[in-house]
Amino acid sequence: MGTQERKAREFAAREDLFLDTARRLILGDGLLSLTMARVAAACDYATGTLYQHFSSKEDLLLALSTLMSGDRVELFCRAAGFDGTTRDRMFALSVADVLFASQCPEHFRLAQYVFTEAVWSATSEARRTQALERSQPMCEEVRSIVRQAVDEGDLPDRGLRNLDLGVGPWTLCLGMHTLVHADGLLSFYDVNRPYGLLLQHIEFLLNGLGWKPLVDDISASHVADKVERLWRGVFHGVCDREGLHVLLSDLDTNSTNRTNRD
Amino acid sequence: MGTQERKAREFAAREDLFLDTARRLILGDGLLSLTMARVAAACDYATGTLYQHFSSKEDLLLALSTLMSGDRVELFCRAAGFDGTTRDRMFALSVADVLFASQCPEHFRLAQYVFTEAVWSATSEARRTQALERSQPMCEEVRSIVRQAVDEGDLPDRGLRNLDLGVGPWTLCLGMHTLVHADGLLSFYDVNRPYGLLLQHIEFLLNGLGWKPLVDDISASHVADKVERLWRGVFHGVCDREGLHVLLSDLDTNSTNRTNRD
DNA sequence: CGCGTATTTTGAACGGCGTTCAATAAATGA
DNA sequence: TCATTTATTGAACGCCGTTCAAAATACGCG
Repeated sequence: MGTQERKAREFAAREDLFLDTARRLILGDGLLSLTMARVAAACDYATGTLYQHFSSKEDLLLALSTLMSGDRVELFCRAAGFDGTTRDRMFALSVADVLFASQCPEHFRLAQYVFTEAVWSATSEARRTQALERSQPMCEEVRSIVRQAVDEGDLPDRGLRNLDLGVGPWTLCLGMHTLVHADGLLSFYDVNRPYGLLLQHIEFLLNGLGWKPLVDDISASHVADKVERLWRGVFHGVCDREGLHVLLSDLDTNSTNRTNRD
Repeated sequence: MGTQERKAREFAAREDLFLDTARRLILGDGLLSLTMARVAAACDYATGTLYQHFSSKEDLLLALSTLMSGDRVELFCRAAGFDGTTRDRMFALSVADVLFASQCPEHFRLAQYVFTEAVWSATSEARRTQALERSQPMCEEVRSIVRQAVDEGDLPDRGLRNLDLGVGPWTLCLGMHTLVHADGLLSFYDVNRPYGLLLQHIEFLLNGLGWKPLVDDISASHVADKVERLWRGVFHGVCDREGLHVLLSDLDTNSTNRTNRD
């Protein structure tokens, strides 16, 4: 039955239209002023039609978050394909995360909001499993890199499973994103180059895991060098060189003369 | 003028009443069904009176989150006072965090929600600075432990400032809390004892930082032993021994027979 | 104590939003 | 062509955060 297929295609296309429009509206006026009526109106549909696709406003937001994370997955997979040691590739995943966060900050804000219990619990089961399934490839990359590292003897498994070893860098990244997006918090505590620090701590953690080859000098410039290599290897074309490095540098111009160590 | 002081006291007392009531209502019916009208009614005040204290509903939620984090700060300071090496004390901070998260899960849910941009931006400047200032003691504990460790030669500073070194464990904890509270996510990925893993990764990270004394065998049982000592040293009286250990153990009963390493 | 003024409290009213559903329109197929 | 199913519409509903004019209370002073 060709008509059914066509209908399904049209339905999917309309859903994409709704989501794209919602994204545009959020980018323009912020998450706060997004309303179901506005989304529908901007697409020349009635409000009720939205509910053919999304069980609630929260459901739409989760769908949008999932859609936007597609780019993230892509960047992740690209990073995982870096031609280097397993340790380099694991490091590259964190850089991909940082890069994506800077290129698409609204995604993290949205995701943070959506993963809140108040919002999450108002979404449909179908959307939730969809969200989890779409993120699975990232998880598989982590697993596969860890597996290879253990197999090749570069990483002692200590009786831990593959993802259990990969969950450290994952939580480091996630935590730092959360801090960065909590407006005013890091500046209050005078922490000035969060993502540079993040990558240094990733290296510390990888060293602590005994992930070979160990790095002797984990300095800001070491991280910058490594990021430079990664840019040449996988991230050119996705972002410009300066942009990536500015991310890691100190935002506080007075910091060069800083004397107190607190 | 004594009356002014009395008035201020009464005003503060009423604010506490509002916040306590809001907390009670949230515990009973969840964050979703909390309304300003219900809070006011439960205290036998008119809705408008609430707005003498809080500029918006979000403002109230932030105030509540700040209030609840008082216990967290207390637990943190207690942990920091552990009689052990600087490394032990740093580790103890993470355990305090885990402990608090388990004793007061609604705090983390609330905090996560409040730190969302959509909510945060609807709070008053005064509340935001209050929130940051109240959390300062925790930050000071971290700084002071790191400072002492560096001074005593147990931790190479690598040109990093005190809090820059402490931000790693901080983000690890924060990230893991976020994962734990994203309902269904960890079970989907089959990560079964998040907090046990967190503490292992804290040890990995501290090793990677070169924080002496280094730990050779970072196993689940090593962590359990360390937690046991901490419980005897500082956390008895705040929680029961079993509760603390159950937190770190595997929640999936089938895991003992697990064969695949993914 | 009494009275005028300042302050606080009240809760109905307002506006906006998410969601629903009876009415309407479009599509389908015999 | 027309009956029937399916999809769309948008006004209506209920709920909620917020406001503000009116009522109540507290205060200062003679």
